[in-house]
Amino acid sequence: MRWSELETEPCPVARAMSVIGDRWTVLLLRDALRGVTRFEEFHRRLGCSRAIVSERLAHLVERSILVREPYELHPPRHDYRLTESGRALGPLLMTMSNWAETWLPGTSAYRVRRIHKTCGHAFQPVIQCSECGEPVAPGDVEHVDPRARLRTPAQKPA
Amino acid sequence: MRWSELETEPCPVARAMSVIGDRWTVLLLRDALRGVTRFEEFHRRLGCSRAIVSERLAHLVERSILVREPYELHPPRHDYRLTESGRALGPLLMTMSNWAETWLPGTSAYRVRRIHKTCGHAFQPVIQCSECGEPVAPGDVEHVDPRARLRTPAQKPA
DNA sequence: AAGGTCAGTTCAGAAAATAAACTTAAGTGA
DNA sequence: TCACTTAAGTTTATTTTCTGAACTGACCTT
Repeated sequence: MRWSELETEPCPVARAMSVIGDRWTVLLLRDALRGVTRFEEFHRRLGCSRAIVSERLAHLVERSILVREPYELHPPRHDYRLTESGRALGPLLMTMSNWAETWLPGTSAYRVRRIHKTCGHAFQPVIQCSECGEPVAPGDVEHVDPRARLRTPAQKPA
Repeated sequence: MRWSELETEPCPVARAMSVIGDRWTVLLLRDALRGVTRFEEFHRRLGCSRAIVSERLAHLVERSILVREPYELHPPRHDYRLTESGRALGPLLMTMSNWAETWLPGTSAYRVRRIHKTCGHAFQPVIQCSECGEPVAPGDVEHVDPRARLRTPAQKPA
């Protein structure tokens, strides 16, 4: 199966991966969320080839995560700005960063401090249940796969 | 820059990507979090080559996201179980799924229902501030990069 | 006019991914 | 006993993608 074929999968995780399922894409988004908008700056921060930066930016523009807007006409220059759906990836990146800080060794030296503007404190993102408002621990979740009844081995047709 | 070199980056997002920065790895984790433990089942669900499944499972075992445990001796058979740090990726996958369901077209038909066991309701994950307990909207976060003072253009030394 | 910046494109070689076949060890059924 | 199936991989040949480095072109600074 090809990367591009993931787009047609019904599972939302697979579809998310078709958009952000690439290390360089995620690092681009990380920098975009920290305010980077220019090609050279993305390239400098990522340290990968210019071709990759160019290709991945185009990919994100195509998927409406970024928009490419001119900021200068002579010579033509553009910057890459997050759309609403792009900004909505902020909590995802935060959660990812938080996981790495908690579970991977060697991240303690580099802690991006996140300030919650409305309360003014440095904070950690906590996953909360939309229904009861309590924090959700990893073991507290049960998945009900909509396709499960079609193929769970436990199921025995009469 | 190579993928393996990301591991030595100080940024937690980059380090997280060195572990889970691959579409197949994330899909493996998705299925592991839904209870899959066997090679053949992972392969069947992912639809990618067996070599990839084999390599990615080994990668996750090496990084202590999964453990490989024998469940049968003749012939030797193993299953792959999530460690604590692996289970801790649940909220990340949930957040990713939720983003796709909200922002990508075509995911509405397939909605994995998540039940919060402690309250019994189907729920959406909401990112909450660890300090004030309020939900964090994408625009509510300010990043303070620990390296920022070394290179922010806005900064003017007296 | 030489050098620098910005935003890319092009290219050849290296690395990785792919599908399909093969392996090993056992169990199933006729 | 022979053929088929399950499980968990490995191997192989081909295709695709990535990489670093050079190149382009329009402008700006000194």
